[in-house]
Amino acid sequence: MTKHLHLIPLHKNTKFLSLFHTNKSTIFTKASSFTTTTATPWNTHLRNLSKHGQYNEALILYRQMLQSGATPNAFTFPFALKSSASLALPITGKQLHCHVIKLGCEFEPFVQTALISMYCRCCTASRYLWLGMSLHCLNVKCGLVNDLAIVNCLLTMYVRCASMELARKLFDHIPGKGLITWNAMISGYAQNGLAGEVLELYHEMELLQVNPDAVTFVGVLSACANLGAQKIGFEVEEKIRSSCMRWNVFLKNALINMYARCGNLAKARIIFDEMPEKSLVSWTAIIGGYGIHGLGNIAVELFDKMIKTGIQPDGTVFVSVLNACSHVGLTEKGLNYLDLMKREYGLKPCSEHYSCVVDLLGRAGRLEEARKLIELMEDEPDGAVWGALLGACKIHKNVELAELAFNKVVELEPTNVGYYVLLSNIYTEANNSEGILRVRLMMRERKLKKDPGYSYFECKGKTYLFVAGDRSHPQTKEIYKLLNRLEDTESEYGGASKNGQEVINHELPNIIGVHSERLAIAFALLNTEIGTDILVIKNLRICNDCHSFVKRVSKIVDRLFVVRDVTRFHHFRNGTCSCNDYW
DNA sequence: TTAGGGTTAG
Repeated sequence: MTKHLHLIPLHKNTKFLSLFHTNKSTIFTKASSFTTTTATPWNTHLRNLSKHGQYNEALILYRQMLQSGATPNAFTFPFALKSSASLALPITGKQLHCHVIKLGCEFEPFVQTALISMYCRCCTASRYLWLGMSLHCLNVKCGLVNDLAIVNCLLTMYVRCASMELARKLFDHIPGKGLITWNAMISGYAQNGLAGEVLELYHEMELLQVNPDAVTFVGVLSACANLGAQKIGFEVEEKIRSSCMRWNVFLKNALINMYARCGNLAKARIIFDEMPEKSLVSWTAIIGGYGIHGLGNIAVELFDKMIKTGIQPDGTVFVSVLNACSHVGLTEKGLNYLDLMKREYGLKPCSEHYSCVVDLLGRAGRLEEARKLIELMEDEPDGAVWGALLGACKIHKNVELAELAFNKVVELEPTNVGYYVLLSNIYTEANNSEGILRVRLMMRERKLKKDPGYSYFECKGKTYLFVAGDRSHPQTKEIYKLLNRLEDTESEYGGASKNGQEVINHELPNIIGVHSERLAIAFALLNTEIGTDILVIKNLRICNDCHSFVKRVSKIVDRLFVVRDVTRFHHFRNGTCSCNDYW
């Protein structure tokens, strides 16, 4: 069902009736006090409402403006259009566009930026890129592209359509880039998961002595969170503190998220606790942080506290709490949350929620229930949902159901190599060589190759990256020596591997090596000080073999602390363990 | 008076 706020057609000049109320701030005079039919006071009012995020009220005011007989002008539409975009009301946006055309304001730069922004916010999917590109062409034809605001807006349009190459091309061709241009590109990279590019651009900005502002730092902190680059994040925090910049909720939330994702939950919690006014995003960031670090009980506790505080949850925070439940085995609690979100808050669970719940049931071994839940889904399940079931089949060695989930998932995501690797590993554990060959053949026919996975460890401000069997690090000798020692000791605990070498698949020659995780762990042990550093190994979303290795090593090395199911120490592409690189 | 911002799994 598409939502929209019905706007009175322009020709209807009905008697003015004020419905406008606000108790938010005294800056808003009551709309009912307007007896004028000139647009200016209405515009000022609209601008204030839009500036304070009161978009619904802004649209009501716009309707009242029409009813009063005032004629909107080029300064009215930007705020009305922004409101419809922020509320994701495309039909209202289209009605406003009609008004714009009727009043001949279409080619006013202010209106044009708002129109582009409105369309690309309401059609954010890449399939609407053509619409954005035609708007771009229109602006070129009308000679409006010399206006920096218009170009910035077009840049954001490409970003929202996830068309980063086109965005960068446009960015590189903008002659007098302003801070907003830089920010649009930096935020765009951050929003599209291109964290490395964010840091590169930020560095370039520093070299060109362009002064960053809060928006820049938000994008950079988000990138640090994704990379696990706590050191850079800390430097950004210091820079903000030493500057005269005022902290705002966006910055604090970005900081909480950065520390939480980097594993520094204590710091994240301090910032969160000290926030006088926490937004829903603040709660989501801290709950998500505890969740991914395997501290689901605290995540759940915080979620319940948030509800008691009177904060209205949204779909995103439910994803975080469901994920927290699944990682810590709070199956019933998670199922209750799914029910709560539908029943109490009228939120429709989407694919992300279902993939969490399938994961939740799957980890608990309730595979049949998970399958039934997928069948009951209102919308078509996406790859992530079937992928979660496939992952659960791997844990519980259910080949039959794995084949069903795999067939579904490759139909939806035929080029996602991770799923092929997962099924092949399920076949390997079941000694089903026919199955393994079948998957390999399928991959060869489809020309699919797995990207190498890697693990990294941040040490003294530098990030060290390892791929499987890596011998490029200057400390290689010491690393392998330590690994040998660890694994020799490990075998006393019943470990399977010997001498730092591991044969993953006996059928294939020359695919022997050491997993990247092991290299990173050995490197970390060599380069951190006993007594001062505790190594926290996070992310055991790795194969059973690597999982047991980490567990065994943690028994031997007292400063190795293992946390279940966390993501920041190791970084995997396609969500698979890098040991699959021996393919 | 227009353009840029934080949170979501595997």
